[in-house]
Amino acid sequence: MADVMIHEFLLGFIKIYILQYAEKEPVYGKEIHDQLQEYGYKISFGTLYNTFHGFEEKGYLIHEDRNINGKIRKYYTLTDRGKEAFNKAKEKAKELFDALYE
Amino acid sequence: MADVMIHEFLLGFIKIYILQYAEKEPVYGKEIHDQLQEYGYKISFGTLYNTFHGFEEKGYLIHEDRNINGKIRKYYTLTDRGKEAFNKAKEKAKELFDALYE
DNA sequence: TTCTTGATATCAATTTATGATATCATTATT
DNA sequence: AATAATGATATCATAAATTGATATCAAGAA
Repeated sequence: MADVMIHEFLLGFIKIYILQYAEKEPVYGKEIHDQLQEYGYKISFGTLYNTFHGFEEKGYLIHEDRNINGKIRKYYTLTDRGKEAFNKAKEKAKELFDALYE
Repeated sequence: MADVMIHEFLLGFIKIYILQYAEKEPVYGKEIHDQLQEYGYKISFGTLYNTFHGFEEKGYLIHEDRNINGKIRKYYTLTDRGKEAFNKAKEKAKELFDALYE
């Protein structure tokens, strides 16, 4: 059941979390995938990379290629525009969250 | 932009909120639709009623018909199974939420 | 009976998610 | 200088979820 719930309830939240991560420090796809998995959240690579691309198209993220041990990684960083979107999402999420715990 | 963000980030959260509402007191579709709209969250009737039906199929909600001013309303109430799902979702959401505000 | 009203249901079209597979860029191996 | 190996990203056909306009419903009023 836990799996189903992620799809149904938590995917949007995971996306906010991606923005937040990218605010703290540059993040790449595989890293966040594995990290989320470790904590019991599943997001497919298809959805994940598509999410990164979508965020970049919307101007929320930009990436730079880094060569790590001879492998290319795309490190994504939050833009100002992304920060704005993130803050709004966070705020709205908090509203709903507070309603949940009031 | 606010609209887009609801779709992208908050829809799952709204679904948790529906469960929570149904725990406090019986809720019907139009009511929660209008209430959410008032607070700036939009969910289409298609998605909303489909969500109610899905939750009922999964055994999270049951409904009873009530005649209010000559109009039928379907009041949905949280079941024990639904309570279980709600608590898990809430817990997972809190984890992610705390990560957002840590 | 027919109209109105508040609400729920439907469904074709669109959008989003999945995950298996392909591809990429670099280093190591032969 | 090919070729294999590796870690990561990209693709894309299929599947699932969302939309919203429209249809339907049930009951009271005209």
